[in-house]
Amino acid sequence: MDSKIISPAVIGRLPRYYRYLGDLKDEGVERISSQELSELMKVTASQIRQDFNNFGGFGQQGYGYNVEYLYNEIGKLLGLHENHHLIIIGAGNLGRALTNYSNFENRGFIFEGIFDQNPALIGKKIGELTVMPMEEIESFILAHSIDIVVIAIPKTGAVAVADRVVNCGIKAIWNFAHTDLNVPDGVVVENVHLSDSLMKLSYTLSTKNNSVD
Amino acid sequence: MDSKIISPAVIGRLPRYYRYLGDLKDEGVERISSQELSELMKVTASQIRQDFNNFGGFGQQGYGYNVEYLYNEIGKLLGLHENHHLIIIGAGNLGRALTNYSNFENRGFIFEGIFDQNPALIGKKIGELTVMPMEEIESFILAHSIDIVVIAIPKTGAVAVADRVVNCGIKAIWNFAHTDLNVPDGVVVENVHLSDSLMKLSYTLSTKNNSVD
DNA sequence: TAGATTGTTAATCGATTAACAATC
DNA sequence: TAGATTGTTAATCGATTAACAATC
Repeated sequence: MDSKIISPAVIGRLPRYYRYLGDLKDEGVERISSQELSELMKVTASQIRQDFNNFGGFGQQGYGYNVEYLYNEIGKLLGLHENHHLIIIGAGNLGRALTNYSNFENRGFIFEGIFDQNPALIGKKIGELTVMPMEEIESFILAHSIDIVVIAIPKTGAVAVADRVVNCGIKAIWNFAHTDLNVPDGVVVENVHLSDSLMKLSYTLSTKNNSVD
Repeated sequence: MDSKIISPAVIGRLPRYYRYLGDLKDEGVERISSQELSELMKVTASQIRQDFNNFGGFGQQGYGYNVEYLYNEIGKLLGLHENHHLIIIGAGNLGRALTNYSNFENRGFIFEGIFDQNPALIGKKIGELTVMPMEEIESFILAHSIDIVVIAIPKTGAVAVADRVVNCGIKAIWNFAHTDLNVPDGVVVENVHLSDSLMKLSYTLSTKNNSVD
């Protein structure tokens, strides 16, 4: 019974605001105007004010925005004021890289477990975690109040695993498998398709080569 | 002397089209209509036809689109008909994961070298590659006709490294460092900000929890 | 109070969808 | 030829920018 719906475009910009405000805070900057922030971030001041106003008045006329307050408010919007408990499916290179990326933990994203299909990996330590067999996913999710599942396995198994965790009540999936997951309404999937990203880069590179003189 | 400018929204959708068409091709499907494809991909048929028409007539009235032809044409647009030569800066977990992600190589993205600052890593094998010292980046780029640089180091060093490779004539950077790179016009940066992606997921999860009853 | 800067409305721009004539 | 489906124009929708009144 909250919240009008915020456009995905606005939500997509929040993490970047959060990053810039964090840096400003660390530099000891106390207040900033939309004008100053717009020069720093290379977006329009108008967009900044519109974006923040979706959430209702973070600023003050004649003064601007208090950096620390704004930083904290955006953090709350992003759900960073509470801890999230994650598991990673897939202990391959990517799963391992994510596990060891401790930076997430500072923001309240805690990796609680990692799972793999490969018997040779079961029991192996990855950072603080021990690789568990896929059969234990369901019981682990329930026992540890997991709220986000990271899928870091090849696309062949991804859809089936997604179905399994959704059946356990999982409402958020961070998907690195190169396939679309078909989940029911109310479940959010955030895709990280690395090869799509690389292809976009390649597109622009090729086009540039062909069009410049 | 090519090409009107294609909107980023359209370019962003090309890799997904490419993926679906590749799957259809592998299944032996010969032709598809915008209507059928729209059901499969859950977008409007209108959008599909508009998108393809940016590049001028891939289809045929009364017939639809030839899957293999369309697949190849989009591949060409994405620059996948020619090989790209990449180096990775940073032999940490992420750099290692990317090196071993051989899937890219199938699409013509060839990792030619990997570099790190840490003396303990220099000389170590990562997949087929041997970690080299950062001092050798420039000479390696020139000697091996590198056209894409992957930045997989913490943000502290990222901006400086980007400047170095841009000075070597690099025109495309795939940036995993959690910072904005400030590059001159004509250089493309494709950012993969993993924590931004995770925060977006967290935003939606939190909002859902607060708004459902 | 005067100056600064937000919050918010109005204008513009771009992207998506709908409709249909062209054509295979 | 008739039916199907694209290519393309027009209509709608949404997002961004500009402008300015409200207010600290």
